[in-house]
Amino acid sequence: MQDVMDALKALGDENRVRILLALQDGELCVCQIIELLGLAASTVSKHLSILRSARLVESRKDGRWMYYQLSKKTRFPVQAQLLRLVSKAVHDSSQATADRKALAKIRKEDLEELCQKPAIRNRK
Amino acid sequence: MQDVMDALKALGDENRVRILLALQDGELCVCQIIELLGLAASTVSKHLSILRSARLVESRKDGRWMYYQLSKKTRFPVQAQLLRLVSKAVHDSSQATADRKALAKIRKEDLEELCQKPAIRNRK
DNA sequence: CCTATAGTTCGTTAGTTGACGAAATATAGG
DNA sequence: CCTATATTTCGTCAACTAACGAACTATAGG
Repeated sequence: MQDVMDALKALGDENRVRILLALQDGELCVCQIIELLGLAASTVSKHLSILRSARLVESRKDGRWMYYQLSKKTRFPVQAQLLRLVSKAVHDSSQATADRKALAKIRKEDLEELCQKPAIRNRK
Repeated sequence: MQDVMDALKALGDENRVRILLALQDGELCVCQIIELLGLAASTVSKHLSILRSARLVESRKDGRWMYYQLSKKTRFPVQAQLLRLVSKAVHDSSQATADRKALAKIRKEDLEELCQKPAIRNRK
């Protein structure tokens, strides 16, 4: 039961759900997620660690960057099914729609440039 | 998105999930739920109100007693699907198994007697 | 009416959570 | 090595949550 509860608790935060939705189109670097959510790096990192503990995402390191992706359906079927259901249910919400649009733009940007760009809240 | 988040937040508490699982076999009176969880009446009442706000349960009053049941699938399909998935995933857990056993006993007891029986924690 | 009972609401408290910035860690590239 | 950068860890704070008991509301049944 605990594994399911961990997943449910992880899904109980809107920012974490937004991260998961964003990852549905493929892996993202942490700085891309920071840009999407407009939160402090430390906050985003914490969310990602919660998602990883809940086995909803996996990560890989590549040089300076850390990439996160949804965990493999076959290894964690319950978590994957939960996400699929949630994803369907919120697909047409204004938040999900806006995020998809913002994300398309972010994915096109150069990673070097994007990472150096301070997140919205930190801009002066 | 808010309706889905409300349901996910409601599902993020183990006692609330236990209530929902218990209701899968049919409606229950509040005092039966109190007996199952062994929590204070006010705590259980609060959990039920959260589940109702999240549209996971519905209630009806009958005399002195208040009955709760799962909300109709047809009216709240997302909530129902979430619950079905969670239910399947935790079905064989020790907690779910123990609760089924305890509930079978509770359902057999006389409501008049059961309601007057103080919950475990309040017994002296 | 009056009392007992079922359930909800309220106020309080301890523990958790999400946010931040600062400090620590790790890597790339001079 | 040294520096810049990407991410995580740590410490802190305000807000939220789950728990409780006490007070309140509503109903059943004398």
